[in-house]
Amino acid sequence: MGTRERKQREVAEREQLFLDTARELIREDGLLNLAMARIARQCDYAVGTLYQHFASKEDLLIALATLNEQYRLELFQRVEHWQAPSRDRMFGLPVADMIFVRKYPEHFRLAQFAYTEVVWGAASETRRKQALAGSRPLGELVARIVNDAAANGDVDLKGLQANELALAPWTVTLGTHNLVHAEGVLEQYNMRDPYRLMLRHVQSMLNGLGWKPYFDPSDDTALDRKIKQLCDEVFHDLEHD
Amino acid sequence: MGTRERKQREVAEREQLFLDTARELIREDGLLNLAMARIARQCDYAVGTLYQHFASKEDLLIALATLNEQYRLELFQRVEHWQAPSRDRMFGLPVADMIFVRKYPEHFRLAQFAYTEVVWGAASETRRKQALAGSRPLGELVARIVNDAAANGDVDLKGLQANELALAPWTVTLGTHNLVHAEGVLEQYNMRDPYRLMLRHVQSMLNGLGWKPYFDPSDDTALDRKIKQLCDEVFHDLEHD
DNA sequence: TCATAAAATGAACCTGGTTCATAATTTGTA
DNA sequence: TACAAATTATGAACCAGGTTCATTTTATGA
Repeated sequence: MGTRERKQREVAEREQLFLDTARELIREDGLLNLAMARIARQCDYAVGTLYQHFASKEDLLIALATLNEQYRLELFQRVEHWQAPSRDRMFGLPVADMIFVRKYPEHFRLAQFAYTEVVWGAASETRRKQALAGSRPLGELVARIVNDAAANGDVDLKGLQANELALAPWTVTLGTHNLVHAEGVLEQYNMRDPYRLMLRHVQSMLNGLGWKPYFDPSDDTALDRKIKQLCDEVFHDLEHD
Repeated sequence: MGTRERKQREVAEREQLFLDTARELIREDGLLNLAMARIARQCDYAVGTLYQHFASKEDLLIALATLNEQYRLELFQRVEHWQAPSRDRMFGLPVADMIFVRKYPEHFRLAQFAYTEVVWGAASETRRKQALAGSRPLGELVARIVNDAAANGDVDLKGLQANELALAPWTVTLGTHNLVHAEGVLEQYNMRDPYRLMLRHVQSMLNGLGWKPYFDPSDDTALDRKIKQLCDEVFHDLEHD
């Protein structure tokens, strides 16, 4: 019976519309000014309809964070399937993240906020399950790259689990996003191009972890080449600046 | 004339009381549930009085973030004045941060939120100036340690500014705080003791930056010794767990 | 002791999250 | 196609919390 399926698809599409609109409104007016009524109006629906999709504002925020992560996962998957040395694939992840935040600049702030006990707790059980289920593949993907490298002899885990080792470059990336999106903080220290700096520091991090082959982080042209290669071979269809 | 001074001191003390109470309420009920009326009631003052100190809720949040940073600076200053090799002083900063978040677990979340355009913009001009002025010494302090190391031959800046190099361990620390305070995220990857992992990764990072002397991050007892030394010699009066 | 200024107060106003009785629409059946 | 039942959409109404400001209280100084 196609009617039911069509119905379901319409509902799913509307949910996507609501979330896309919410994301847009957050970008424009900030998380604090996000108003359920405005999301609904913007989409030409009544508030009540919005509440048929999301149990509360918090529920919507978790849903949005989960949806964003979905897109991030897609970028990571491209990197995983890229035919390249383990170190280059590992380096590809922060590059993917860089492209990701360009598209969803509010994501990490939102995520951090959404996983607060209060927000997390106010979301529906279903929504929370969905959020956790959505984030699992991402961790597994990264672990696969690390384990692959370990099997190859490119890196020595030295007693760490794959995820524990992966945490190192992951924190560099996450920390950078945080600082970049904190109005006025990096400006104060007059730093130029924090994202380029991030990629350089990730390379230093991988060196520090003993991930082979060694890469000279101060070699600007080599770094440019690596980035360009990723853009050409993995992210060719996504616009950069 | 002592009356005026006493008056000023009383006002300052009350402001501190309001901020301490706000911090406490945020810890208990989350940022989302922070209510101006509740802060006032808790302190046995009327809302109007609270608004004599803070132009708005956002203004209060910026003030709180600034106050917290003040305490962080104090911990950093202890590390700076510690008589130890540059690498140990650099390593002392993440350790200080670890102690800092134990006392103010909501700080980094708050800070990230407070520096959002919308919140930042809603604070009073005075408050913003105060916030920026308060954060400058922190950056300068870190830069002094890096430059000192460079002068000593402990590290080669390789074309970076001191702050740009310091960004590397700083992002590791910040990123870790983010993940630790994101409900359920690290649990999902069953990681134990993320802060210990953070310190290990900071050591790897410093190795990757070529900061001498080399430290073996997988040497657990050596890491323990370093941490213990800091706790004994720098943070002796602060309780740890 | 009293007039004036400064500070504190909290009821009242307004915005935005949430609910739910009502209206509109869809579905299934004759 | 017509109609009843079920499902879905609607937005006015309710409530919570940020903010204001007329009024009250307290402090100051002659």
